[in-house]
Formats: sequence, C-alpha cells, structure tokens
Amino acid sequence: MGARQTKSPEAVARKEALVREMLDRVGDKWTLLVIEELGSGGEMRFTRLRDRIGGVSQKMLTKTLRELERDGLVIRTVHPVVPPRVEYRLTKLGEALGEAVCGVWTWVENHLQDVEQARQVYDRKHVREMGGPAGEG
Amino acid sequence: MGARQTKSPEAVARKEALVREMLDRVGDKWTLLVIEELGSGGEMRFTRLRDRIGGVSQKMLTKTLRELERDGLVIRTVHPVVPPRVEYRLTKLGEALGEAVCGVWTWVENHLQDVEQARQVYDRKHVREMGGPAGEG
DNA sequence: CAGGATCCGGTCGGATACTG
DNA sequence: CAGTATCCGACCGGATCCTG
Repeated sequence: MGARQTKSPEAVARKEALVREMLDRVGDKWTLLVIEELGSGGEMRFTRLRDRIGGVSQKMLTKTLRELERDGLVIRTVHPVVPPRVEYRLTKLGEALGEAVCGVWTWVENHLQDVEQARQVYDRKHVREMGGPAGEG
Repeated sequence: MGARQTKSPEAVARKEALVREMLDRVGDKWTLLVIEELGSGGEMRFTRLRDRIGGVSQKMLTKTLRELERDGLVIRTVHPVVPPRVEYRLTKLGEALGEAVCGVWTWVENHLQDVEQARQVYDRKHVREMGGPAGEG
C-alpha cells in the first residue's frame, strides 16, 4: 500500500483527541486563571496563588496544578523546609500556550458586545416560552 | 484607544467572566467540532452534522447548537417543509472565533510531542503509587 | 503551609420515549 | 427529520477533616 508520509487515521484521531483535550483544559475555569497569574506574577507559592485567584478551592487548585505539571506547562518546586514551601512557575511551553490562548481572549474582548447583543436578541424571542412579559390578555 | 478609565470595575469583572465563559464554550467537546464542521463543510442539516461529528448525542448537539445560536455564532434556518429541514451555518462572528481558536489548535499540534513526552516523564514518577517497582533510592 | 481523603449535592450527558 | 421531555448514572467540585 502506498504508505508514503501519510499519517495513519489513528494518529490523526489521537491528535484531534489531544487537541480537544487541551482546548478543554485551557477552557477550564481555573486553568486559565492559573496560567494568567503565573504568567504575570511569575513564580509563586500555593497559598499566594490561591489568594490571588480567589474563589478556588484547595482541591481544585491542586488538581489544576497537577494537570498543568503533568502536561509540562508548569514546574513544581518543593523546598525541603518547614513549614513546607512549594513554588509554581510556568515553563516555556506554558508561556507559549498562554500566548496562544491570548488570541481567543482578544477575540472575546473585541466581540464582547456582539455576543451580548446576540444574546439579548435571542432571549427576546424565547421569553415567550416562560412566563411571558404579561403583555397579553 | 484614547478612552480614559470610563469602565467600572464591575464592567471589567463582567468582561472577564464572559471571557472565561467563552473560553469554556470553545473548550467544550462538541462546540469545537461543530465550528470545525460548519467552517469546512459550510451550511448543513442537523442529521448531517451529527453524522459527520460522530459520537455526539442528539441532546448535546441540539444544546450546543442552541448556545452557538444564542451567542450569534451560528444561524439556524428552518425550512417549512415536510419532512422538516433545518440548516445551520456559521455567522461572520462564528468564523472569526473559529480562526482565533485556530491559534490554540495550531499550538497544540506543534507541541503535541512536548506534552506527550512531559506526560510520560510525569507518569514515570507516579507509577509507584500503583503496582510499581519496590526499588527506590 | 501544602495537600491527601472523604462526604455529598449539583450538574452533565447518554438513552429512551414521544411529537409535529 | 428535528426536536422536546424524562429518567438516571457518572463525574465535578466544594466543604471538611486530618497529616507531615
């Protein structure tokens, strides 16, 4: 079979799966904020990070950081002191992703009004289903 | 932009919330695929879309399309015929978002290996938790 | 201070049945 | 064909307790 440089459909599928997974990752509520904070604030500790992000539970922050670490986007440094001191910082990879996400971020900022307006228009058409604006009788 | 600081902190907060929401949206498993399909395949019907995406339930496809429609990213056209014929296509806004997301998509494709390798390295260190080898310094 | 373990409510999402 | 309504299991994520 002409197996040239043609990638197997499986490889393509796995790539797409990973693409989806990463987009899912950056779309995650906390992941984004963590990347943002570490990107602008540089290396920082767990508690500091939790404080700056605000609203994130210890569980979710830990989970988020673990995933980022696993994907090579964040470096976790444990200082063998007491009390424990753990610092997190973005890797080059993490910074690059942050910049890529920036494009979407920018798009949203630029088209905020369009989206909000579209929603208002849409909602107008669908209020009828609910308890309507009482303009009927 | 010569705009002074006319924006209230509340407006900024709401903007950030919407940014997060949109990133969450594009990170959604099906949303991405729908945008991709409509972007490359142009206007198409519900069933066709479901068939091309594959693996999506009717419930989720409907929900995804509704959200995209509400945000003004997709146009839904109902043809009053029998059997029903409903077609979906991207708006200009939707196409623009698709392009913005493309940046992240590209990043992932370019750094696929880095992420996969990082994961392998990370996993090596954590296999110990499972039935890992007992040998450890 | 960092984070593992657990409980538990809320939401997500698939399968199914029904409609126009 | 396109979509709504419902049931229900799986997972998400917060609160809490405990440890080194």
